[in-house]
Amino acid sequence: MGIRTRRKNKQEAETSSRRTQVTAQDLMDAAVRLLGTHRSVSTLSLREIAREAGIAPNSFYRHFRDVDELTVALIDQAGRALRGIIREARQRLSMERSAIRTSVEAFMDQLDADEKYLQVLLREMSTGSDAFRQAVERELTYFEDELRDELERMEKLTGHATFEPALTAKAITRLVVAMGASAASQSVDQRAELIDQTVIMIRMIMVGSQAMAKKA
Amino acid sequence: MGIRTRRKNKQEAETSSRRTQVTAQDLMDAAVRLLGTHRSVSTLSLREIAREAGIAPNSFYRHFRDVDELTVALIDQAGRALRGIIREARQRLSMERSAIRTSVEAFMDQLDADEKYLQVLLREMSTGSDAFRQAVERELTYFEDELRDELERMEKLTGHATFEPALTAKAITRLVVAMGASAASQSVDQRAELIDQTVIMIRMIMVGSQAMAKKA
DNA sequence: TGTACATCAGTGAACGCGCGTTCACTGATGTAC
DNA sequence: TGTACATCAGTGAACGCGCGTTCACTGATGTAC
Repeated sequence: MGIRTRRKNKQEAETSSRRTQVTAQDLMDAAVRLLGTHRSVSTLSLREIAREAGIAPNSFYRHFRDVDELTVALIDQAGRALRGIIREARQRLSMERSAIRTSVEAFMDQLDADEKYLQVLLREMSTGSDAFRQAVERELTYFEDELRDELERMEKLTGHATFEPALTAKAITRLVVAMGASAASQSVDQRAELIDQTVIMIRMIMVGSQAMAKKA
Repeated sequence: MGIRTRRKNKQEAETSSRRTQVTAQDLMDAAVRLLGTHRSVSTLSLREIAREAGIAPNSFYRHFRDVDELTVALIDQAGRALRGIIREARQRLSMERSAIRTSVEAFMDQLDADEKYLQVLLREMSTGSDAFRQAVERELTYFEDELRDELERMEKLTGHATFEPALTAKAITRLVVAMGASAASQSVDQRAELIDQTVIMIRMIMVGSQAMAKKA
């Protein structure tokens, strides 16, 4: 009992210090582990998270006021991951062809990343509290803005005009997110097909957008 | 106490019989009322639903084995509503122009219907149990199949070929659902703009699909 | 028409459980002298 | 270099609460005779 058995639920000792030092990040990781593929944060109990992290329930309060505060931190990380995808996509964009496929693959890869924050974001989008959903909406808007900038840049480079770039960016973003949510519960094989489908869908949107720009 | 006060939580007496007769449907309605715009079914307690319906907790078992069974029934109703939208859209389709707008409006109107089953479906899509998500996926597939049939019918009528009708139907369905989920939490004004956006997005997909059919 | 009876949607009390939160505490680490 | 002390991430025990579920029950309705 006591300090010795506290590590029971943890896979490894992570610091060389004598005391168990559980960080806020450790608690967030524990929460994500518990969420798995389809629970939403509101179904997690404080005691459950503490148990998974290997600390006593009341120790949770050293790091967060309550589970809601932890959730906000999770969404924040998800947004950062999302923006990382765009940034990475841009770099690859200038180097090779098939920017669409590369970007979609980057997005889907994030679903399997060690920290599954993207999945958290996808779920809180529909069931979170008002505050959570506003946070998610904000992150998606960032994503859309960056994509719109990218579309406008391409427009100048290639000469292909885009019809309503902001709307085109929004359509693509929402579609990718929807397909990502659907991919989250699938095997790698099924996901490969889903990526192919998503790439074609995006192409439809872009071709359509360019065709409508010519007519208008 | 007893039979007299049991109606406390119910807005109205609904049968002329002397006994309070709460139906399975009454329980489902109570659950939907409690869900509001953004709770998911898994956060509802049996006692909470019974309370809202105006019966004792144990009376719940007369109608459903547990809350999961009630949820399946809810998703079933949502699917029926979804298919109703398609059917209605088809009828209007033969009579007037702007089939896309009419269909999108019909879909969005369902969000506000007295029985908000569509909202339930949108939420269980991302956070429900495996069984729930399979049920939702099945309903969406029905929707996509009907839409694909419709696209193929239009193809013959108008002579405009569609590139990969099944994929086009899927893209449109997923996009509409995503926009609908986003619309669920918005005011009527905001929703009007969202409908406009959705209509243009669908047009992009269809124009793109037709353009790609010509090239292929 | 009356009486006896089966049905079955409802009842309240009770159970054990996991929950969030509060309390006074402990004891290793780092710092001041 | 040693000693005293503040800090603060951790502790276990306890609380009241709402939960799902089980129990033996009640009493209006509809039916058989």
